[in-house]
Amino acid sequence: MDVARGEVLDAGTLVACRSCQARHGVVCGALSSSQLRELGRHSLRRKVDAGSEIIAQGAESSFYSNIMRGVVKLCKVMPDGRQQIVGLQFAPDFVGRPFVRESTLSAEAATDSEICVFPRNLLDRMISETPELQRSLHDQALKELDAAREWMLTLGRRTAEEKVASLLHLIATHAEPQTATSTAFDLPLSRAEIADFLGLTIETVSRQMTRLRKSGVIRIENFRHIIVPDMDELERMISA
Amino acid sequence: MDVARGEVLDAGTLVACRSCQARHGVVCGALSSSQLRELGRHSLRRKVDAGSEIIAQGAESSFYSNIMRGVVKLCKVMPDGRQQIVGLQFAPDFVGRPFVRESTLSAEAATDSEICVFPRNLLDRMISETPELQRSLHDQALKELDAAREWMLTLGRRTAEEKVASLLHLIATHAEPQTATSTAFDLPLSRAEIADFLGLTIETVSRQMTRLRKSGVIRIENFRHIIVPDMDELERMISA
DNA sequence: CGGAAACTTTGATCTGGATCAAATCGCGAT
DNA sequence: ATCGCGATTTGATCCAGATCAAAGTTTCCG
Repeated sequence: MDVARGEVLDAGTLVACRSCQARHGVVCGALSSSQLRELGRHSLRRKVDAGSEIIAQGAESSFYSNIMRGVVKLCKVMPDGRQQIVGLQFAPDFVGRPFVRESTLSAEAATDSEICVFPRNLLDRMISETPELQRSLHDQALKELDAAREWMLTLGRRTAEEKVASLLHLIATHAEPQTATSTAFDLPLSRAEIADFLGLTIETVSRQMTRLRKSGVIRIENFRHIIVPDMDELERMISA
Repeated sequence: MDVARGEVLDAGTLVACRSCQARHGVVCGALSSSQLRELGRHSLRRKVDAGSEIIAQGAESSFYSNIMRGVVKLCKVMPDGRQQIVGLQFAPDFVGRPFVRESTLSAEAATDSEICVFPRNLLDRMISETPELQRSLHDQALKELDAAREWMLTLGRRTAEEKVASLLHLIATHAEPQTATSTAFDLPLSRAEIADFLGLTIETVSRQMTRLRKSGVIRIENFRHIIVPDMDELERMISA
């Protein structure tokens, strides 16, 4: 990965970490203050534009990262170009695959994002020295596993309409500037990306979105901005 | 879970563990000999017939298990009965969801199996006391996560024929009594279970199996027994 | 053995979502 | 503003896989 040196903030001290989105996240929340200081000294904050790759499928990466801001999609692509998004990660998640050098998937910023990059070697050492960190990363892995299996049910057994409703529900519950009953949010994914997450085509996604709009389950403003007047209604559509 | 006391073997000593399939598995391979002895004292070997449940979806379980023999399927079922298999586990895998009491999926023996059951409390304590064990379970979780994501690609983007070929490849590479070139194995799943793993119907699975048979990629004896004359050929069908 | 239930295959038809093909929208650049 | 291009929607048609239906197979039990 190419790290933009010019974008280093004052990471040499705790100052940069103190106000950090990921300070109490999976990685940094499990470190002692001296470890945090050491990790901070070797970290680089980096801006990542929507669409640019953080880790390439099949490549070896010597970096891990924390997501500070934005949404990162995890993709698998087949030699013939077919493609499947296999996970979304939100701040302050950790991105990387401990214990294995080569990535079997790519990680790409879905929205303009900011990540905090640090060397694999350093974190690997900290993991082996810090049971609390191991435990914390184990816990994130298990949560991702639960999410992946839930999505397998969606991919294998839900209809197109249920799939789209499931996606909206997923985003709504993770990107959540919500009031008591109604919820509004910006989709971090284009229609094409939604299709790749749901195992559908763009056209089917679009049709199901308008179906949901016409039946009053959602309101759509500007393609990306969605309002869910009644979350229970949306949940009923998923029949989970 | 209801543990059949009558089927306890001589688990009070290392004797029972010494010849155990799972002795060097994820859990027991990471324990000190005194821990192994303690776990052994509180373990019960249990036979589980094909089709019977080990953990129920939505239930709290106070047990974990190791698979000694057989294949266990992890299922999710929807209120209306639609069902998806989200993972297969083979001996000597560990079965259970650390850190969370209630299971979001069911675990069921796919074949006649034997498992080694031990109390959640005890293992949870050992996990927190034994970084090596934490690491080992973390590692299994990450492998399951990789497998789940690989399967998401299969569910979302592969054709019915590719799906069936993927399943055969999965079984072949895990159940492996294989010679240099050709591989033979018994399917641990019925056609209905294969359908639930692949997000297809029984009929489509059956048709694709006969297609693969007619094209010479596989030979089928007795429904359950499959021979793959040329594994590379099978891999080519998956286009992965 | 025989007979029935369960599982699997095969056939006929239907349909949800894919594919092909235009519009239409929105947004950045001129 | 207006142009132009990519993203999205909408429409028409097609087809892979579902559904409906029936005929083998296998197993298991009396």
